[in-house]
Amino acid sequence: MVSKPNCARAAKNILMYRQGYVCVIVGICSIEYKGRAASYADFAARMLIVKPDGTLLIHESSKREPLNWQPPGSRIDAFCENNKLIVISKRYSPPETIVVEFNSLDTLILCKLASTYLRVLGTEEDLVKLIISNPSIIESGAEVIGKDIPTPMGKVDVVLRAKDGSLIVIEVKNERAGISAVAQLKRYVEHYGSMGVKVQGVLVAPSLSEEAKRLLHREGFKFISAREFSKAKRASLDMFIKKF
Amino acid sequence: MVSKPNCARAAKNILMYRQGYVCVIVGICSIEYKGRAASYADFAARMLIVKPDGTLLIHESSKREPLNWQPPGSRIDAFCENNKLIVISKRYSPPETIVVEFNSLDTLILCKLASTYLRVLGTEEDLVKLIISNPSIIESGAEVIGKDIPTPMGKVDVVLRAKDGSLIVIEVKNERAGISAVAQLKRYVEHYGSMGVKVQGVLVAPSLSEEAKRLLHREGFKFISAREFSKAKRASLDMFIKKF
DNA sequence: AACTCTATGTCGGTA
DNA sequence: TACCGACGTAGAGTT
Repeated sequence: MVSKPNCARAAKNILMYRQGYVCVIVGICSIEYKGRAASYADFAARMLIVKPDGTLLIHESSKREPLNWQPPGSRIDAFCENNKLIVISKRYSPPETIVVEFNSLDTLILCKLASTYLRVLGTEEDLVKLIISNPSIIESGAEVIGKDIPTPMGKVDVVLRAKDGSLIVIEVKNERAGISAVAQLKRYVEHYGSMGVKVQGVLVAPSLSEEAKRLLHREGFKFISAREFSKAKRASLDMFIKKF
Repeated sequence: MVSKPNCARAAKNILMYRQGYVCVIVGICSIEYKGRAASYADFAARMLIVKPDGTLLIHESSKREPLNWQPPGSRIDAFCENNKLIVISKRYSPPETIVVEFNSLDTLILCKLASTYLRVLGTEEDLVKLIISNPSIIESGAEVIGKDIPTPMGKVDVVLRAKDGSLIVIEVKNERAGISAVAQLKRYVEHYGSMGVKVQGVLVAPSLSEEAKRLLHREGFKFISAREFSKAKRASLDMFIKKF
């Protein structure tokens, strides 16, 4: 939705942030900020953005960073005074205030935007694929034997063979791993161990609970942070290159 | 300037960033990013901002941070393909690419914004403390006489004694100084001058109105930019003094 | 809530 | 260009 710049309407539209709307205003404004630091910016053409979560951004014509801002959770008020639009954003802990005064309005947008803030970087399946496609991440020179290999205790996520012939049994989690994950890994390792093979246990997860860490250490298993993989993913991702 | 969403026009308007325009597009888009990391965001309502310096921002309805972005200096291309708007931003060192594909356009803004990126840090009290703790910033070898010194005209923010025995009267503002600030300084200077002492006037402020600048010059006072001044914490010194 | 660590950090400085 | 430090860092995860 786009509308003509009108002080009263602008104020009303800004307050619509409470109903889930994003409001954008382009106009000439001054900005006063006090809080962790303090600043004043004289009247000039700028763009103000108000988001439903209380975020306030003021952008100029350069830089990635806003000239001034207020983080999510701030409380915003907007009203007309002498036919000027005043926008005030307050935040507590730490106490911070921004006062924006528009003496001229140019453009006004009111819209609803997505709120995914979703970053697709790696499901458990992605991690498994990544290990399969490049087992050297786990151990240099290792070869893939297979994934989702059934055993009496359940399916082993990945099994590799190390250069020295020993097996590497890998349990993959895409959430913080607890002792159950380590116990599961332990069962797999013991299963293969009982067949008279030398076996290493590796747990891949974003993080590890304290108990899991202790158990892992006691069993002599290895932990690899899933974060390391998303880094490696950069190198192996070549899916979307387009012409310029 | 606001216009109806039209694929060809949108592409053309985005490219206006090379002529100093900021372009904002609200619509439904997908985003592919590959560079230092990698991500894909499925089609959803978002806001894209392109700045004259090559900055590209994609915002959703929450968070201060953009969902995806490209820093200043990136090269942006925009065109229509199958009636869909494609925006591509490339950057070298490090190599990074963003591909945004709009399958629906909602709003389009083209505007010119200020490029001050002025940041004034420090409260007035901070500035005073800074001067007190290191008066040499104002003049090499100067000594502190006191702060908030009462006079018949009001309290003088800081008074120093220069090496040659003359007084240095300092007026500190943490906002753009107008003639009133200079006039106040003038009164203080005249007050001490009437006591038969040699007096210098110094104004510390983030900026100065044109009239204030002229008056300051006429009176032979010094102006120190508060912005430059805050840098003095680690750098030195007299170079920051500007005389008009 | 406080603390720690990461980030496509960004940005400004200097060598 | 690369390295170094500061930032109103923001934001996520852990204690």
